[in-house]
Amino acid sequence: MDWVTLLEQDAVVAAKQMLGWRFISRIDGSPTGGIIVETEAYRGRDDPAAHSYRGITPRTRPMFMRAGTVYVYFTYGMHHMINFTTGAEGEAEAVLIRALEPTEGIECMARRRGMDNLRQLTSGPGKLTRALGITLAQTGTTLGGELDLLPPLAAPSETDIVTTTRIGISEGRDLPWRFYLRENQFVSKR
DNA sequence: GATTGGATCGCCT
DNA sequence: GGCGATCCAATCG
Repeated sequence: MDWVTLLEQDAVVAAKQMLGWRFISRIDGSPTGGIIVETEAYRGRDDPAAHSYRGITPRTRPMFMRAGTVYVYFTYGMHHMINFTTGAEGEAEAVLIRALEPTEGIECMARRRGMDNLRQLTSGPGKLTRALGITLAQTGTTLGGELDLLPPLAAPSETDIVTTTRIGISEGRDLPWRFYLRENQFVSKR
């Protein structure tokens, strides 16, 4: 399966199936990245927690573009968050990448993070964007270039996947749209 | 034009 | 477990 097929699905389906895929950045030359171990789905019209819920704005425009578009936003005055648009164009759904298991360019990521504890390198949405060099410069771009998504080397089994509620939101807090790999040391929070 | 609060993290206690 | 950092974008007047 390629990322187009993965991401043209509903955000909830894509978020779950994205576990095990590898996310690679080539920003500033040397590749950095790892295995996706935690995701959250954000839908458009029926999800009050989604940035696209209240319609199109200059910030949220990438969410309304075709599947595989990168949506980056800045929050808490210091953190970048990265999402990939899913579903049909205009549905404005996306998957937030919340944690990676580091595999590629670990030294480079440690340098960007200013620390070398492997477990803390990319175990959170703000941490991983910093480790991979992602900023608002990447919002609106398409996968397959500087940022890329590669199929799993070994797909996780159904029993390895934990389904739970999303973190840090108020409206829509009961929806079971967060997914992570059971027992994985790089998940942001159990 | 000003205000307000956010899909967080790391350090301090 | 609590809080400060730090700034953008949405909302309101």
